[in-house]
Amino acid sequence: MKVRTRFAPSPTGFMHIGNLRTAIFEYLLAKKYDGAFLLRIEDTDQERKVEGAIEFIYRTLELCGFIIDEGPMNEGKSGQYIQSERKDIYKKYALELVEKGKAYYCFCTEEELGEMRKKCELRNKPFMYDGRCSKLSKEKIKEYLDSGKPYVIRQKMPKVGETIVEDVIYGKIKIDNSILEDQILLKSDGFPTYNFANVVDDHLMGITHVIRGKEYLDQTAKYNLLYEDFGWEKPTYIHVAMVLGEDGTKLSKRNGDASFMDLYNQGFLPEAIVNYLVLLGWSPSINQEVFSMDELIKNFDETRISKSSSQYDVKKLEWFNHQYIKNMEDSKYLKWIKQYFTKDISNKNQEWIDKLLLIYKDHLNYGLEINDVTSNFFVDKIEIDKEELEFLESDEIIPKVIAAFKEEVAKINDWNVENITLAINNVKEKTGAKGKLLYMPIRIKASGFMHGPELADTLYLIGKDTILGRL
RNA sequence: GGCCCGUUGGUGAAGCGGUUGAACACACAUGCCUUUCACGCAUGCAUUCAUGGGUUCAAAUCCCGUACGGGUCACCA
Repeated sequence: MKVRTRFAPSPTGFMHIGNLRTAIFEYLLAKKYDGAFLLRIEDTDQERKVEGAIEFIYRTLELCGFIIDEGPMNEGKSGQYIQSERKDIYKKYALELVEKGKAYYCFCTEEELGEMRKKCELRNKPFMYDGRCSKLSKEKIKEYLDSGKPYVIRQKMPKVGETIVEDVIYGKIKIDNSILEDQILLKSDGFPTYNFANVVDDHLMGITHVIRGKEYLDQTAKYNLLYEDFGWEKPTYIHVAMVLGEDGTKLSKRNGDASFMDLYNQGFLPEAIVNYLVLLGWSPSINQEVFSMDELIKNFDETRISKSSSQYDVKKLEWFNHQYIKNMEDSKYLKWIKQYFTKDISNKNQEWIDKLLLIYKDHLNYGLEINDVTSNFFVDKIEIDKEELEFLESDEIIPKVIAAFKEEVAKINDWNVENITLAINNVKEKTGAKGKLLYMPIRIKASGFMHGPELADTLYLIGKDTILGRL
């Protein structure tokens, strides 16, 4: 049977890196077996829907280099891929279960349920629906239905025994049936619950492997029961542990934890993000870290996904990004970095800009960094910070170096890198300063920074007049 | 609270009972290179695998208990 996986986000307009990582696993698994990767939008909660979220999801997946074989914008044989458009389907299947005696109408109102909950709380017992509506007579049900009383459809759970969940990562898990509530399948607004829609759609869409967060592990018992009630074949389950934020706690929008778009907007390359994320909670059998998409597909092995959660670490992401930036073609790099370059360049020529951007290519961790790192190329006055000042005052030869350099620069007629190098050499001859004492004063006074690319290149781009002014 | 899952360094992790003196990578530190910093390169960084017991000639690796962490118990997904 052909492998089919699916990414099934709800359209909230936000995708944190944990979600993305699940999508990556799903994609790689499908492609590794030459199968199909589908996108399904789970918007059964009408209140949480966000406008434009579907386009956003498409854009994200496309940026990451995923090919969506079937989805809302390229529908395949499974019909619609947005759950709100499949409303009738769920009802049909829910009714089928009622017919089979595996589910029942429940007419209990929110208030009644609230009552029951309260009673349980008073006795310090966890609330669980007692299934009273399953005992309703046929006549009563008909009467309620005819009168238009709102209802939900609940799944009838076994009260005894246990249900086994089989998972690729966690093995066999036993769940005691007595803790399973008669869960709602169809809500009173006619929409299915997540759990129900998920099972129906996964079956109808021929999903063979379900990869999802570990938080669904316990719930899988309910899923299995549903599959059994329908007489459908269960998919292979692969539950993956969570991705934690940098502080070791759960990722959340609130904490400003990284979403894919945040990272992208900061100038992290999608390839680098994907590469980094795939190694969070998964490791290849070979000793390699930087992978192209094709290599990932080839090497992906779902059995090597780890059981424990892992912590997000920007530093390592930055390292990956740095690798990818360094390896870019110059022309591609220039095009890319200009998206993040926000300095006022109206009075600079294109060649100068390109040179400037290029000397920083091997130094960047992410795109937006280009602005900080080149800031002193765009100001008249540079600020010398404490550390730099301390250095400048650390040796009496330093003022002499600066003075000598000023003289040398003034003498240069043809402003180019060779002559600048020569000037530096002359300063060395004159003052006897060398190494750090020679270079650092010049770098600090001229560029305002202690670090940076090749000094002569940097000076060349700063320009003769500006340097003279700063000295 | 019941149930389920997890625990190798600051981080990602390899390891699947003996050839592991616990790979590799990030971070960090030091050194080399470049007459500077950075880039790059090299070296160092867990006497120990949460903890206590057990099985075994041999355990990070198997078993049990304890601690800690997380998840889950909705007309949310």
